[in-house]
Amino acid sequence: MPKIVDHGARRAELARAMWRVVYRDGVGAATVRSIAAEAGWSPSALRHYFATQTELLVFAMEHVQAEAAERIAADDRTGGPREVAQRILEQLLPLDRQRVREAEVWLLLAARAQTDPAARTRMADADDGIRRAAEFAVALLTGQPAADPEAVARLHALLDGLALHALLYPERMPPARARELLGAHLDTLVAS
Amino acid sequence: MPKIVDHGARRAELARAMWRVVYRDGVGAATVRSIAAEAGWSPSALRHYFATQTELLVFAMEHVQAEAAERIAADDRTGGPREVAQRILEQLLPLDRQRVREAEVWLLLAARAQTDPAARTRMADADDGIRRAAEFAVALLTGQPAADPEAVARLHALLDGLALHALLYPERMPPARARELLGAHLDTLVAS
DNA sequence: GGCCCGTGCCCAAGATCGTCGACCACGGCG
DNA sequence: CGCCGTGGTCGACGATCTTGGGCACGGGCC
Repeated sequence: MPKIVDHGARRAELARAMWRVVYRDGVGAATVRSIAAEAGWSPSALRHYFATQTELLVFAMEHVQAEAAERIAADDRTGGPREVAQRILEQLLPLDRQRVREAEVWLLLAARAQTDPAARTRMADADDGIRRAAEFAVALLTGQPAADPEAVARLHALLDGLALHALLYPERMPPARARELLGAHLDTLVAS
Repeated sequence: MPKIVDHGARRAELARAMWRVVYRDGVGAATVRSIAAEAGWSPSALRHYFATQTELLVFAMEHVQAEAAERIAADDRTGGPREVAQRILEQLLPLDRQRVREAEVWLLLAARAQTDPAARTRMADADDGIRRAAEFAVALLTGQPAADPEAVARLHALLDGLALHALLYPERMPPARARELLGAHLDTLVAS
């Protein structure tokens, strides 16, 4: 077996090239050809590591999700439950330019999930991660070991709704307003 | 000026053809060619009435938004504020197959709004309609003439989040659960 | 009644995209 | 040293939206 290439490393390299394109030119420029050019390969070379474009998008999203999970895990949990919960959940909102770009890819995958099973399963997995964060926050705020499923689901829907609004209508939902609304909702949880 | 054609009527006819395709085959089948075939025209004929595909999608979405507004206006407002608010807001959720299909188009336009200005302005207008409904519900439930903007924005985000979850994860967020979660949120509004 | 010309419509082509098949090069293994 | 599988490129295919050129029809004007 000649020309042994570390597929994992090559896939990560291609994912990095994709994010460079997305950060620079937006999600609309994330074509197979442009990403291949960014990475210095021919478009066909990508097929050795990602059979389809959706696979590349999915892999790249897994990477940023892992980063978000790492940011959350790295939180030092200082301050009251209210502050900790807010800091953690804010990691899941597109509050800066980079995370806006990432949310754009998230929205693209959401639209693609209508027809593409690979995108669908990936979205479901990301959904799990957000739900777990919401569970953690609800349990933390209410002081209960088992979070109320209804409160979790409502917080989860609010989070995705805020993310969607911040993405689609940034002038109506600037980062400060998204933070403020999230905080208001958390206040209702701690009060109950 | 020969061959006088009612452009408004022709546009409505094409929009109906698009919805037939979407209802039958899903949003993925809503190509210019398939819609033209459904309407019995050549793809080029569509350009006389819609310059781009996005224009057709936008026009078709305007139609279903007007229908939703009509359903809301036609509500007889019987029952307590809690029941009225729930009935009205449920009109904005994809709780049956037809509205799921419509929400699929909504999601497609949302993704397209990232790069297409026409889709962007259309989404902003639809956003206004939902916000007004949320305002109405909050004012009705709290008994205040002026709805608390923060409560409105939170309800608005929750609504779009529920719609997104019902669309992407129908097994996790079936219609009954979406109704239930909406109701739980409305309860918190009436209590305050 | 007959001729213009503008509207409506189609055909074909252009541009871009994702995907695929055929082909070449290299290099580890027998 | 030769085989063959892996890595890589090129070109093409099919689908898509969009566009330009051209044809036909028919209402308005003389």
